[in-house]
Amino acid sequence: MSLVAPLPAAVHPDQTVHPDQTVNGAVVDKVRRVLSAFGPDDVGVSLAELVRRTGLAKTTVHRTCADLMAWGALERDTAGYRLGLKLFELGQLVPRQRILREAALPILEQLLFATQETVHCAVLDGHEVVYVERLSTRHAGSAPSRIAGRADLHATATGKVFLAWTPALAREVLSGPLRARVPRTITSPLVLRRQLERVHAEGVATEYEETRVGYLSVAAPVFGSHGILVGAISVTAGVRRGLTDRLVPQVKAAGRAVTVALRTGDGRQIGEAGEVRGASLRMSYA
Amino acid sequence: MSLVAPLPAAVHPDQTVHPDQTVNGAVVDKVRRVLSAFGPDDVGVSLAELVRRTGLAKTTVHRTCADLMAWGALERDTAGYRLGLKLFELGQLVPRQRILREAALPILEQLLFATQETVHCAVLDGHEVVYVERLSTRHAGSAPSRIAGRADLHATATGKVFLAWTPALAREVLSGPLRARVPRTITSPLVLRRQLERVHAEGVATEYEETRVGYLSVAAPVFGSHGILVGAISVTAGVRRGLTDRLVPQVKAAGRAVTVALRTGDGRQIGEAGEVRGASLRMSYA
DNA sequence: GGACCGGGTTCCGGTGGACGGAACGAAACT
DNA sequence: AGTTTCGTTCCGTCCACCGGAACCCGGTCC
Repeated sequence: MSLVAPLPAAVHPDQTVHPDQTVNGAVVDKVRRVLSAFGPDDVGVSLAELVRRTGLAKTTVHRTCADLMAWGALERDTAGYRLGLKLFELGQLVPRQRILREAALPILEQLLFATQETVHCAVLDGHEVVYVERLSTRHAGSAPSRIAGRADLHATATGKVFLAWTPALAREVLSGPLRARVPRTITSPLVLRRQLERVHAEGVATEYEETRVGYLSVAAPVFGSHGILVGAISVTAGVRRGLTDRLVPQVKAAGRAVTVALRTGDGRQIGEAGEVRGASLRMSYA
Repeated sequence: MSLVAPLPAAVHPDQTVHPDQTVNGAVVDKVRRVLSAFGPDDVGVSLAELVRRTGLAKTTVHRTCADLMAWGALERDTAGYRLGLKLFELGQLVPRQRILREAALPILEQLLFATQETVHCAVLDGHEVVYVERLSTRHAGSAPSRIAGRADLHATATGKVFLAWTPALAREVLSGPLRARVPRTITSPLVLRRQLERVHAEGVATEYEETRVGYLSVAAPVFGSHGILVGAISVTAGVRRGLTDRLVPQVKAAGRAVTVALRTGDGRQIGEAGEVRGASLRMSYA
């Protein structure tokens, strides 16, 4: 049986239905469909709208929503249904994001302060990166990514990190089609493969207008207690001369700092390279 | 009929048992039980352990977990089951937390920088506050609260805010028992009621060693676009002479700033009172 | 006014799938 | 070797999910 997700499943459609084939238990599949019907900008969704989005019978949606409300996974007011706080609480318990986030946050804040650009940390899920945290100054502007958003592996600096340190994954992705999001996105498996070798050798990945026109980013790996890759951190900024070269050492150092913080169970991490020190965050820069 | 848990059995080794009610759909209830069986520190839970915590039949848990894994709500490795990234993604979409958090974050960062103490923002759920965000300097230390943690209304400054602006809620809580978490927690309905009137009049709530010995906090309300209370922000710090008086104006101003930010659809908010300005966060303090 | 429409809710009979006891394979102790 | 614990599969019973139909309520159009 394939444990690989069948398909991203087209979330938050405006009109489309999920013709997804369900290998699930019938009932949890209905729960999944209902919850997945909510998009990032929905604040109140009517029952009828949910019926449309899920493709389920009206009665079924009605009953399922009632059950979910009794649990707190769904809430309701005059505007319609919305996702409930219980889901937020559950989401905060998810180990993959929690562990990385807790260890990375102080260092990300320093990185933000030092670079004044948008910083991320992300984990791998399937064939995509999922952004776990995102900090930015107000004027850094035009967010390329939501906080729990997803992005392609081959078109982001963060994604290249995962590819470079996970040969099996790289094999899979390289054998598939590399969709071009923007003109400069790398679509050649050969070019990408060579670049991944460099990334692995140099300990840092870069991307120049390959994700979004006018922006570049630099990413570094974060390793867990057993030396396995658990995530990546990155800085994204508008393109400027020599900016990548300036960012590379900072991001590399920050990545190492997070790795150390993970080992020492969060808490006080001493910047091994010196550029980024983990004492009292921005105090040292004042 | 009575399949509603003959006996929930013991849950959570260290934590309390689910005080669960619910005449849910049978299956949704099982999903709920399984997911709720994970605690804040669990990283890998075995099937047998889940059986123990949920009180469900082994086969049922096995099947339910398989369904949840196919969805991504659960993951698994050699260590056992853990909550999956899909739940994190869902949780980030929850409107109540997302809207407040996005508007409050920049102001919370300024508040953190200005006070160098732990700052929170929180929303109301049932008869408890739920912390939506928490920022702190490293040395502020000893976190009194997790990021999605819950706390009593009558024993926290944040909670007093919700009570002071929600008469119906105050009536309910005041008519019930006021559990004393620490010696100074207010347990007298009369004392609390008078205090809530002052809170409402002054636009700010305080708490002095009523939540945790050695700590005080100050909280201010945040109002949504229709003038309804949507959340609160607060600062928590170790007790010091005159600290409360210093914090009060800052927290009040920050609360107003978040309210304004909510109205103007996040983005650029101009501190109406002047103390807290929302330009480029810490730049102005450098 | 009446007809119509689109949302939300309740009712109820048929049936598909959830349920869980039992048995099996595989490790980890003793 | 025996014993315990964990994970998995199988299968007959039966019940709770399913969804069509009908109903209620507010709008809107003619």
